[in-house]
Amino acid sequence: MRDELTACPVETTLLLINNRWKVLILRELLDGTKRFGELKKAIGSISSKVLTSHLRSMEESGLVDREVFAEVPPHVEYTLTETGNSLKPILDAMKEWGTDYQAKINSELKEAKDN
Amino acid sequence: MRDELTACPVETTLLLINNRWKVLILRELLDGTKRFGELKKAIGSISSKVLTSHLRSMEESGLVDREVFAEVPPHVEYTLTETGNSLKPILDAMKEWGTDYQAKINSELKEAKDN
DNA sequence: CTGAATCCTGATGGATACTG
DNA sequence: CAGTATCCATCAGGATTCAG
Repeated sequence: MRDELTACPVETTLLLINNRWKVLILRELLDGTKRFGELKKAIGSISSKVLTSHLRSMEESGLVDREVFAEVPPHVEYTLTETGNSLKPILDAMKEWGTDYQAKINSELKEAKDN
Repeated sequence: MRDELTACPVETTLLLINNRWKVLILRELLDGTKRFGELKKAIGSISSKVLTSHLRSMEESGLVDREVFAEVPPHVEYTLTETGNSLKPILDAMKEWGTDYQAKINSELKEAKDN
């Protein structure tokens, strides 16, 4: 996993969304702009540190915009960029496939139980 | 990453292909049945151990079929199952997105250089 | 040829405490 | 509120060696 140059576009995509947390963040933000705290609460089991680091990484990749409001207490909003939003079809495809897959697994489990 | 129960289908999908190696294996096998050695050679920088473990995992997930020929020297073939093949649209979507993304990055780099 | 067994490493993520 | 700073445990993955 040492490549800066990822020849294959599939790998490039994977580098940006191969992570569970990134996908969860993506899913939340596809829903619209959210604040740091909202993200943390929505995702639930993520620590501040990890959330921050992934948001930073996604910002660097150009998927997410970070807007800081000069207020006390602090107020920071995260929004998907156009590039980030363009990942939606992939997420949707994954959702659809995952749904089918789960259904398949469940029916297999049921069959096994019936025998 | 402690969930056995992944409520979200997107996460389910991610569990199966969130890995660089798995995707590379997938890509090779989308091309048709391959032997262990062929996979190893095609992927290049993967160790036997890692290749084996991912193939096993994908077999368990029902993405890959493993066929052993009772010969000396050993001969083992790996083939995508129907379920495995059904991931192709996702891979394609990722490939397309990655291509666009790379193009975008490159054009940005070029702009930066022009200034 | 197709692995299995070991050992080792860095990186990732979780827990916790602290701050402007 | 939105992080940063530390420390620690885990684990995937690489190198190497051996085996049926």
